Amino acid sequence: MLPTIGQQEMELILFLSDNHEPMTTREITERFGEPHSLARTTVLTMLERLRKKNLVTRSDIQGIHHYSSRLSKEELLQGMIRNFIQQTLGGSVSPFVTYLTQEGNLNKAELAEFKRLIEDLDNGRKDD
Amino acid sequence: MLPTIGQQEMELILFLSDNHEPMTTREITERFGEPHSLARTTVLTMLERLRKKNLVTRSDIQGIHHYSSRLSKEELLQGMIRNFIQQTLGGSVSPFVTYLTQEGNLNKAELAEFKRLIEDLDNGRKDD
DNA sequence: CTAAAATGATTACAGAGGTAGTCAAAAGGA
DNA sequence: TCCTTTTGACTACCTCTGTAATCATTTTAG
Repeated sequence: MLPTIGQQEMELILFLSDNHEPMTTREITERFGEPHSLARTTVLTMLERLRKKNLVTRSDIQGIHHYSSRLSKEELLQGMIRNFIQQTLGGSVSPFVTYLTQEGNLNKAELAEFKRLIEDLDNGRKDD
Repeated sequence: MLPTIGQQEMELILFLSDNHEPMTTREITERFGEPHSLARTTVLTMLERLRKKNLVTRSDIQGIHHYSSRLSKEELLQGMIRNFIQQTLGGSVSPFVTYLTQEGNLNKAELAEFKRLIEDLDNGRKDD
């Protein structure tokens, strides 16, 4: 299970994980902090908190900190979805299915994507 | 958009919404508070916070408060899913599809449910 | 080398949420 | 009617998150 993190922390680590390479505080401040109107020290604080939660690692290169996410964006998203389903939906994906059936929640492309994936799943599935 | 609520508040309002009828503080304390090892006043505090957020209403019947959820459980779940998709997945359901394709995240029954629903959706759909 | 800029650690503070104690008012019983 | 229970309002306190200022240290440009 992922540790609990706030909305802003989440956005930060998703940003980080989406930019692979370890980034310096400066880069993170410029590319994430400024667009979000966050002071440099705010970004620093968040990075340190994420580090305490073991979601972010830091390395010193020539005395400069470089931060990177321990998990890939995919892994993070999957973990968050898993948490959400557990905590909010009580472990069942059914409410989600219902959500998708509501008019307007799925566009044509997404519906097609779903169909394709369901079929693939169905075929590739081992009996269980 | 639903207001933000905490985990415990969420469980409480889902419990409430699942029990339709307006409930007295006493009932809520006995049927929700005690099983969750929460003091009576804790339940009260949560109810008042939910009321401030306009998620719960209160009526006085013979001087006794009766609380009920403004939204049905279905509406609540749908709203939470909508929030989650917006806030965490950036509005796209794709990561969710990916999640479902991961081995072990869907059992046979759920897969079947999905297939059925996707088909229904596909047929009943108006062109857009 | 010295002043300015960059970097980082520490501390702070407010709001939300989890949890509950205290106190007062109301209702019930003896 | 007087004491006990019930009910409810209010206050409190801690942690987490969002946000940032302050201060120290290091680096860099003149």
